[in-house]
Amino acid sequence: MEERLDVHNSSIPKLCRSCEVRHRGICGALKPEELLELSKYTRRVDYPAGKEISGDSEDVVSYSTIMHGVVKLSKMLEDGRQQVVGLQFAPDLIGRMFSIKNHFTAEAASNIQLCKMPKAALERLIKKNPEIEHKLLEQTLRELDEAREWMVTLGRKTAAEKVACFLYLIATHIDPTYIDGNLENLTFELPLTRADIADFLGLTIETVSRQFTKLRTDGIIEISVGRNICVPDLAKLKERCG
Amino acid sequence: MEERLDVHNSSIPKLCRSCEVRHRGICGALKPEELLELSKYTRRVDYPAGKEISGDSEDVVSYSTIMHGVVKLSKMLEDGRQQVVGLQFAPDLIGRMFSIKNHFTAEAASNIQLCKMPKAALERLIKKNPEIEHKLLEQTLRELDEAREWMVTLGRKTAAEKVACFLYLIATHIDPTYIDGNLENLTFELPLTRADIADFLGLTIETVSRQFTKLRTDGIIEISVGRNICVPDLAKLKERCG
DNA sequence: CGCGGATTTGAATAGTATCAATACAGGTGG
DNA sequence: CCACCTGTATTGATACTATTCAAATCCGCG
Repeated sequence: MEERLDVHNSSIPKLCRSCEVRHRGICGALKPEELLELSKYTRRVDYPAGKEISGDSEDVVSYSTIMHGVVKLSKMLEDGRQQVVGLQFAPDLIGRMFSIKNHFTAEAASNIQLCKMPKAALERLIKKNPEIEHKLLEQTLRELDEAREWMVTLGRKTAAEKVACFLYLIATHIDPTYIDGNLENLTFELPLTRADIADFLGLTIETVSRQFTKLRTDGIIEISVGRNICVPDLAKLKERCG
Repeated sequence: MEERLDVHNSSIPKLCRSCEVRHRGICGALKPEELLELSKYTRRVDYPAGKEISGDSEDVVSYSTIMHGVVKLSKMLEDGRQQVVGLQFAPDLIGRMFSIKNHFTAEAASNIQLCKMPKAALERLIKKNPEIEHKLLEQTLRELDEAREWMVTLGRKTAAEKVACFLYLIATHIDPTYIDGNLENLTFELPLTRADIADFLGLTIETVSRQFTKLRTDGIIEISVGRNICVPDLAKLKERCG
């Protein structure tokens, strides 16, 4: 299998050959010649934590595949109240397909790298290869499931449960030491500030902080310097999710 | 335009010819022969308010286009807490595409009629005509936008704002007298019980009831017998949405 | 070392939930 | 036709959770 792929490597663009997410993201649906075509227009871009990628109501000018790091989608009310409506991880595609304007603000939550392509380049490719649209539909359906799952957390869970849910989400999404059923001694760095976490959970930073403290004194998590978290027993954390 | 369509009507299945939502739902993407093919397997089904259409974690066996009425998607926690994660109106397609199992419970909120088709029938058609998948992607993206928009309401709005948002949502989605910019004297019947509304807003029925009373005494809405609501000035209601 | 942003902790308050009682509407049967 | 019953909605009194406001602590960094 690996070898067969290697046979064709000469036709895979140089930039893509080293791409870690190529087979999992939308590029996995591309034929070598399509990948070559698309790669003419793509470029890797780094964003430091906190930098805005695209603003609410701004025109959609490009799409990006997340190479690594966490992207935060949010929406702000006129009076400044803010809600994070989604977190995205590699290899998700960001940018609202088929819409002139964005409906949310996208921002780098951690330091990230994107593989950015012009809006027109991807849309042209989609018209030619419906397989891409299928991949996009599957990602969108998954995001919709996740959004609805999160609505349960926002609408019906207590502050303690919300914070546990959040930690569980992060633990199972970004940690390199987490593989499927591994439940012990997960360690990771939180990709979000307390303010971001509060905006994701519909709480205040004070409440989030208090719940972190409670989880620590209860022995569910260990907090070392900064945002480093250790979860000795993931099952115990899960129990707290309500 | 109308006449040109009529020319081809002979090839349009009898059941579909009278279908009000045909051009707006997924069927709008079908060629006459595909519509004929699909219509062999579809049937109209009525559900009374409150009846379950499909249960959480049950196998997906069919898809349905909503003909009329409101469908409620919800999820329940082990201890009985419930959250409504979406409302769907004609001509939405319900049923989780490409998944063995449902991730949510679907239930008739009002009396509804569905146009039901077996899972395999639609999936076969999708393989042949990618245009359908495009329609589905557009609906899914729209639902995702709406879900995220609602997350702002759930996470960051007060009880008063939540109830106003809900009424605004219903007023702009089900009322036949509402056309685009029409802002005056909208009347409609609430398709949900107070319990459903509470579960949609992440509140209790008592809080919902109190906020209804407040909106009534403030002159924003009029409540006649049962669930009949009149909104004299939609703009005033919108102001209350935060 | 000292500054500024991020986080934690504390005390008082506000907003919702909870519990309990009452009112209302629609349907049933005498 | 009315009394009754049931499910639904409203109203009231109290409890509790999370917010608000305020202050202290921690951390990285020039």
